[in-house]
Amino acid sequence: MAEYDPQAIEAKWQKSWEAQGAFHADVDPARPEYYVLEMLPYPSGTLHMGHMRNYTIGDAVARYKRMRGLNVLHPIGWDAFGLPAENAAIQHGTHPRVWTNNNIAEMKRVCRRFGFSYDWRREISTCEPEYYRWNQWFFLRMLERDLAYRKRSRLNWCPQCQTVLANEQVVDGCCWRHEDTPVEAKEIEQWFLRITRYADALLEDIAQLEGGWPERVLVMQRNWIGKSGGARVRFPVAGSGDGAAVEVFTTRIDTIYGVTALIFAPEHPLVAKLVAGVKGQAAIETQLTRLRQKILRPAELGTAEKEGIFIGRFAVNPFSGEQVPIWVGNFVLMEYGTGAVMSVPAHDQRDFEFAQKYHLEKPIVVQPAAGAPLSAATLHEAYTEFGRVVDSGPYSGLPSEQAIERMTADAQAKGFGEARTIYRLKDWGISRQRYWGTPIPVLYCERCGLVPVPDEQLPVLLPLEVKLTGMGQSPLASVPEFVNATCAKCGGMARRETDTMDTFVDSSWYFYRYTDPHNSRAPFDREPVRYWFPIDQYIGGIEHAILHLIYSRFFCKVMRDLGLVDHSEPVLRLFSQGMVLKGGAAMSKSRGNVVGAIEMADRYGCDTARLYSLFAAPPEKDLEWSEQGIEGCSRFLHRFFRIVNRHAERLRGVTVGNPGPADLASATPKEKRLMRKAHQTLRRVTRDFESRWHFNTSVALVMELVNELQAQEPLEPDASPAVVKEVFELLTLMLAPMAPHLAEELWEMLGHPSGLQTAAWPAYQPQLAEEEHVEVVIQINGRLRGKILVEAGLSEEELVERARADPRIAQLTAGRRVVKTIVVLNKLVNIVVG
RNA sequence: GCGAGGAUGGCGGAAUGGGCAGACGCAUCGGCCUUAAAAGCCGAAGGGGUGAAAGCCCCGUGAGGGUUCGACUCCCUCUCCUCGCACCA
Repeated sequence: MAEYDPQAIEAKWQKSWEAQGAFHADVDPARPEYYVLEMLPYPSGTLHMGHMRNYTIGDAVARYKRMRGLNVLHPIGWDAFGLPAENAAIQHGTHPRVWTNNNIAEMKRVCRRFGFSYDWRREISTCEPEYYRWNQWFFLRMLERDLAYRKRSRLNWCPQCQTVLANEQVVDGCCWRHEDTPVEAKEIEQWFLRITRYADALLEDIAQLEGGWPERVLVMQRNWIGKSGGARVRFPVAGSGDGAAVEVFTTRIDTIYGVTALIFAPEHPLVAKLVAGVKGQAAIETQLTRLRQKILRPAELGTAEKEGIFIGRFAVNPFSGEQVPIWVGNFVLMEYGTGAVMSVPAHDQRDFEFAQKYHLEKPIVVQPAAGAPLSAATLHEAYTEFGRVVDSGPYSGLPSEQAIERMTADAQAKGFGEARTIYRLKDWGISRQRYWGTPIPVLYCERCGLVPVPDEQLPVLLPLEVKLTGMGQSPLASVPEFVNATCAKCGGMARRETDTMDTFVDSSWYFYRYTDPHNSRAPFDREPVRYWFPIDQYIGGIEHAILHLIYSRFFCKVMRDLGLVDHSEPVLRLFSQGMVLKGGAAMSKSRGNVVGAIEMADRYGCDTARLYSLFAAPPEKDLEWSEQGIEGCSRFLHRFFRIVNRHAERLRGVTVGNPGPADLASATPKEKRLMRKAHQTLRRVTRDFESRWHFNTSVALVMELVNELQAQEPLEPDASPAVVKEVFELLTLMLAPMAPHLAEELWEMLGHPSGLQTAAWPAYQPQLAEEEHVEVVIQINGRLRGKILVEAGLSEEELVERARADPRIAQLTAGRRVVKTIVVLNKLVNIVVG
């Protein structure tokens, strides 16, 4: 072959790998395993270089680990259920299944074109009954354990579409399809998974992930779980005979003597009861109605005006006995805490502002531990720090921490409060009024009520004949053959649940299925999971930092408690790769800045596209795609091919021994230079793969070595064929994880008939990397003043002597007093003069 | 406001158990090859000063200070950027 022809080479080796089953991995207890996985892709149809970068990183690691002798599991599959398929179906009249399968076919083609080393026997697609039946199975197990339950709850509703929207479809408080139509809250009965039961476990086990996961992901998860410790306190309503009380949650019970109001969320059920019979009831109710329309949506929190109204009732502060007015405020969240708060203007900034607006008092009950005491008259913002409690009856004088402890204990002893921990994390609403998802396997029987579908009736098949309008009720509700069913208990008439599951359920456990993808008796067997799990390296975008990555942690813990797995965390190490940008923005069809994967493979070859993905930036950083940049990588691979090609013929029969220090002693200067440089490169590239994952520097190092080879041309006659071949082989092996097709080709050209699949990552030999001579920098007062080339390993004294002997240094130091001399062996001499 | 990360040539980025700042690549310029171009190959190049040139000197890693013989690297203060969280009681 005369020139590097990526298209031909890539097709040739892909065929060969396929025929060999080169990337098939099976359980083998005798061998150590390595499970590397890229996040389950959604088959949207197009694959651009943003996707390919992700897979290239995973593939480089998979191939490297294989060369290190590990049994590597590297699977792929498709997150095949979901809304885009349904929308495409409505728009184009294609069935979601057809649309999805076409996309999968196309994406497979691209993945194969890039030669990713997947074990295709393990491919899964979540929209197939063989897969989603296990979603249903898990759901039933959760139902048995009260981890799945039904509840009315507020959802996002678009009045134009006449349908419920997922949170992801709400953009700035409006429907994604009707940007001027604010989403309304609508109460709907739906299914939840009780992830909050695992809130503490999810939080505590983050400690296990420390070091293996990016810190920012852990921070996001901690925030999301939002644990907060405090107390619940009941304020009895004044003049109510029935023992009614306003219950609040507070993290600062130490400020309770400073309470000036209790404020309810507008939709709190107690409000109507309390308003009944008060003076001016009609006027208050009118105001309440108005206020309820101003319940703040998440997008408005923080910016919108806070409003409140006094409802004409008082409650009694159980600590001080004082009467406290009861208000309703549009900023109090029904979903958090108890749906009511105690307002302490002096020690909470929000309460402070509320008190300003409505002219409430701001009694100070905590003073700073040091410094000038605060006075209510001059307070211009809330004092929210801990300090010393004052004007608080028997607690006066205590530090906040102690006051919190004692007041909580006393509240408990006297029966009007107790310590409480609450979480921001809410249960996971999984019902979707959509077609293209897993049917929720329950029946509603007139006689028996809610009846789970028995295991032996799984899967509850998603009917393929269905009319999709994108409007109103769940599409499945309009399929009588689906809806009408027989009660599994009494045999009578029953209605099937017509909602489908959130697709995040599918992706919460898929990586277990890869270990046993064709199991028809269970989601997976214990043995393969025990061998392969936990995942050694998971790779994906930061956008899943909380959703997918918290759901799958939750699933893992449920599976552990079901006795299915014996670990608590599914993923040991998480890597979050940067985006690929074009023109400073993420690639998207609508922006028209997509760099197609196939297009790049056709123009340059996939090895070049891969190499550039690894070279242009460290993998965790965003990468700006540059046409000239990828050309540079193309030039490099061509150059490397040519140089090997020039010598391959002659080298084919040459045997490379296992060169050692002895060989170096008898080597020519050119040979020494090449061997040293090659082993120095190997040392650093190995380090990059083992720890830092800075593939950009690995590529740079390989380029440097090729430049060195080129600089040494002609290689003959001063370098023996064995040495040249050794260097070529090292280069080829180092390049193999990054540009695998070219590496295979060169490996073959160098006379290896068995292919790279059986080749091992070369062992770095420190002796071969050692330099005989080193350049030592000479500084005077820390400033560079000269360089000398000396034998490696000179002592401090010798180095100083050589440095002072340098004519220029001698001249510069002549007549000056040497205060001291600092020596870094093999590197530097710094002469400090007075 | 809280939290995490970041700021290095014209550009992407190298170099941190403190020790030659700018590896590698892109773009640029010059040369070789060619009738010419492309490709390829060789070479130059942070900014400024001085010099015919080799060279030499000064400045330089967001800003200011500190520690040190020596700071992109460590410490303090500040500015800006990116991301996440945020009436969370």
